Amino acid sequence: MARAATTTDAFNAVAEPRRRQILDLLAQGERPVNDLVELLGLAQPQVSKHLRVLREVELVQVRDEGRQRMYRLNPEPLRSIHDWLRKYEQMWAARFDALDTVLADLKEEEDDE
Amino acid sequence: MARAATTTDAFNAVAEPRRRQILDLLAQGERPVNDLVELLGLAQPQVSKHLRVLREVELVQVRDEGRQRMYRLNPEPLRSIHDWLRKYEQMWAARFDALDTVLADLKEEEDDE
DNA sequence: TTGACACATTCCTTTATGGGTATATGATTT
DNA sequence: AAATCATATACCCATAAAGGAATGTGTCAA
Repeated sequence: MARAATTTDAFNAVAEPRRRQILDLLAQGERPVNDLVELLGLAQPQVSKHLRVLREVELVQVRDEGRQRMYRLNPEPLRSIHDWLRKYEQMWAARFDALDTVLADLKEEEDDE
Repeated sequence: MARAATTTDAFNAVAEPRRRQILDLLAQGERPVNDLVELLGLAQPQVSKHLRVLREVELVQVRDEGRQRMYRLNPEPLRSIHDWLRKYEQMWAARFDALDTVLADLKEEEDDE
């Protein structure tokens, strides 16, 4: 089997730095493709392809405006990532010694049995 | 060029659901490989390979204990993901998006007529 | 209608993935 | 020393990525 498609979910879509950049730009407001092309310094087809991925996982939405296509951010799918991360938030704030202590305690409990 | 290596950063490493599962399991405490093999229902080589990726991006650390290798979580690299997400946290809570979406939809309907 | 513009899609190439299977390495027990 | 256990690595396969280049599609202007 190969790696999961980039369009599988937000996790995969966002693993590509260029696509993160695009989202960052769209976070400031709606933009047509050519704007993104210039701002990213990428070729237009690559931008369109990245946008396709982002569309498929619904991280962006499009709206036709004349011959332009206005892309806007839809942050909702990012929530799934955030939700997964939530259980780790505490941990990196805690000192490692603290983690060690916790783990040591767990081990002692096991050994007592 | 091909897709970025899974070992490039936490974003790429964590895009694979199996690796997320492994981290979730290790969040509960240190574990030897065979534990993970059983819990995941995967073949041992695949687990070892996933662990290799996680090691390379420093999401896990290893410790030798007899003939076992105890893996433990190191949540630190997840922080970069969380940091990137932070600027979006506000957004999916806000109602503006919903309103904007509605307005955009209305506009498209108009255009269709 | 023709041409220019904005964007999307297709084809090509290189590279890496993840699972399967077999085998290597290293520590422990007998 | 040999057998065994725990884990890592190597090899094969099918798949798909991302960038480059070329071309297709739809819209507006002259």
